[in-house]
Amino acid sequence: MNTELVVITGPTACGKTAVSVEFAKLIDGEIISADSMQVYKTMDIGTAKVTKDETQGVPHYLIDELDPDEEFNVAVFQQYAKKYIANIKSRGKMPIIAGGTGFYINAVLYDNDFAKEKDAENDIRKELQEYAERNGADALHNILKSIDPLSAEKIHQNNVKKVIRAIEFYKLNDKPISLHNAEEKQREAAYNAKIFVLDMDRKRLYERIEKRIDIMLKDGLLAEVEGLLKKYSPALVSMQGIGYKEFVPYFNGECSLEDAVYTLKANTRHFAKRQLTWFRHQCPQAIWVDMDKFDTNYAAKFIKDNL
RNA sequence: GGCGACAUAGCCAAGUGGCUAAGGCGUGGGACUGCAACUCCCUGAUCCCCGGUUCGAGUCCGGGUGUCGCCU
Repeated sequence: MNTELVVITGPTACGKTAVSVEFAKLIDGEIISADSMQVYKTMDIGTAKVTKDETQGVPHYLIDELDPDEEFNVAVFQQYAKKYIANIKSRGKMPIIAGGTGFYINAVLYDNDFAKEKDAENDIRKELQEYAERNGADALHNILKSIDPLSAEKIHQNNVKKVIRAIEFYKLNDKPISLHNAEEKQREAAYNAKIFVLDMDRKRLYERIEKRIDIMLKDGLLAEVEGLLKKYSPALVSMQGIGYKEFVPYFNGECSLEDAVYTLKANTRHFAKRQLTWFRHQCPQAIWVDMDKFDTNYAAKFIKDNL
């Protein structure tokens, strides 16, 4: 057993937090959160962030590290995560990545290259966005077709955001993103890692999701969102998080609270489903943990036994 | 018991005689390499049942069943 990094992931509300803490205690590990929203301070209830009590003294990183108006993305995550992994290892402890953002997890597992792009916080995106609005998604897609036919074939024309990214990449790097992606896919694993995906019966997972949201509401989710909206623009990436964006129309008097909660539950269910799709196809080496059969303690032991 | 309305996919719902029955939601599947809790794609019915009119019926007529409303 020469595992040097353990990943514990799975759909939202499947019990990742509890299992990862339990597992960390078992092997003297420290946890790096792979969650695009829990990094933000003051966004606690809606992100189902680990509470101080729940950490049981296990160190957690990438939680509460940024303000809601700071930018966080794969590249930033990767940088931080690599740093923390090295640090934890240097102290003889086991680094554990726990969280549900599969895209981020793979970025550190394969050490994908994001550095080439300078932060040319250019106007390219804005320009292309406007171009699409004015001339239609298909016109934008045609631009991509002319510079990178492979990507054009792969990215649906309605997926304006991804089409823009592909064009932007080409302009910034003078190289088609399809080529870049193909190269990145060839990468060897950067760590000797074991990845565990927690899963459970779909119906049960959905019940847990809805129940958890009801509890969030009792715990004061509304007040949390209202407070954040007073300080921050709803356009921020952080405010696009599930559990926050759904209440914007409610506070604007555009929908009832009941409607907002209904949408929130639906969005969370969809999110969980998307996560599962990702893990199924993007993490072929994953070991799946059936949480219908295991409780928290047993799951932690199971993970330990499978290192 | 009487009168009236309605009966289209899991739910909501267009359609009023004629191409292989809109759409929305949910569900399920999928994509994904600097916004990823993002963004996007795919996914279903012979129209309550029986009979009739018609070249042709979800769409008209009759009967049955069911639901809702009103009345006694």
